[in-house]
Amino acid sequence: MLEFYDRHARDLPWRGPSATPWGVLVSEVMLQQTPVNRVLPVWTQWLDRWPRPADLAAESAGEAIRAWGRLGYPRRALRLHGAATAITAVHGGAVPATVEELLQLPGIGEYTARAVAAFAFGARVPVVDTNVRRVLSRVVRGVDEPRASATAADRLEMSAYLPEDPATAARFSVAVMELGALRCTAVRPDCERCPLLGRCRWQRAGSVAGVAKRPVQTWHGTDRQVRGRILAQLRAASGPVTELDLLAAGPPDQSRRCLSSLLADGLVESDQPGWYRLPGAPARP
DNA sequence: CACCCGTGGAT
DNA sequence: TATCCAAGGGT
Repeated sequence: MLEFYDRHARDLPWRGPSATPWGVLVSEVMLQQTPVNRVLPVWTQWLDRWPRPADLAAESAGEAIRAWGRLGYPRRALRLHGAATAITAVHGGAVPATVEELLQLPGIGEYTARAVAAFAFGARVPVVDTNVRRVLSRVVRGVDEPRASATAADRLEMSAYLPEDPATAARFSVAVMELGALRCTAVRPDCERCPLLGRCRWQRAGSVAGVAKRPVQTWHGTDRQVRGRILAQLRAASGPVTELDLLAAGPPDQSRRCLSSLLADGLVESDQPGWYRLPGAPARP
């Protein structure tokens, strides 16, 4: 795995010695459910504008949401701003190094806490994401049916494979993730060029494709779509937007419901009755 | 555990 | 065109 990583890993800016813990943390949050190629330009601009947590904490949350662009799941931007604020207030501006402390930050869960601890600080902790789950399922269990979400059992299983040296263990973890991203992919895996081909239980079992996953929520007409339209309007506007404009995002009842939920989530604020803006944005002249 | 939360490219 | 999928987290 280490040789595979040395020879085939992608050259990503948040990897390597020049990346700061803050840069690693930002990358991990952006990469939650979002492809690498879409994250790359936003990550670069983000770190250029806010090179330290305190730089982001000094801005309004609305600026973070606007800079988030079209990465999706904009609550991540709000939470990343919250994490920067907590890092500044509680940790003196330095990203904490332990899983326990990282888990206290908003938007940092079981996966991201370990990813930051391992990749930014060289901690010897198991890092289990969707790629690792898929590799474990196929190579170790011999079936194409990864568990729906990472469990403590998955982390315990990965712990058994971690090299003793912490820095090497971290490199092993990112190597498994890279294998899942480049070879052991969900669709059309490239088994012919997989370094684990000779020891893969799934391969020996005939590479039987897993059963269809549970149906995903339909997209057209959902609240997520309408919320996305409302937020897109607010991102594009330099100042407040009228309720009338925002409610054009969908059917009246649904639009009102979505606007309310966005307010409840803290992604939108009401400037004055009938006017809305991203949180903390400059008031309407 | 079930459900919700965006976006856009690939097939 | 419809479906799947991409380094999950919070409630």
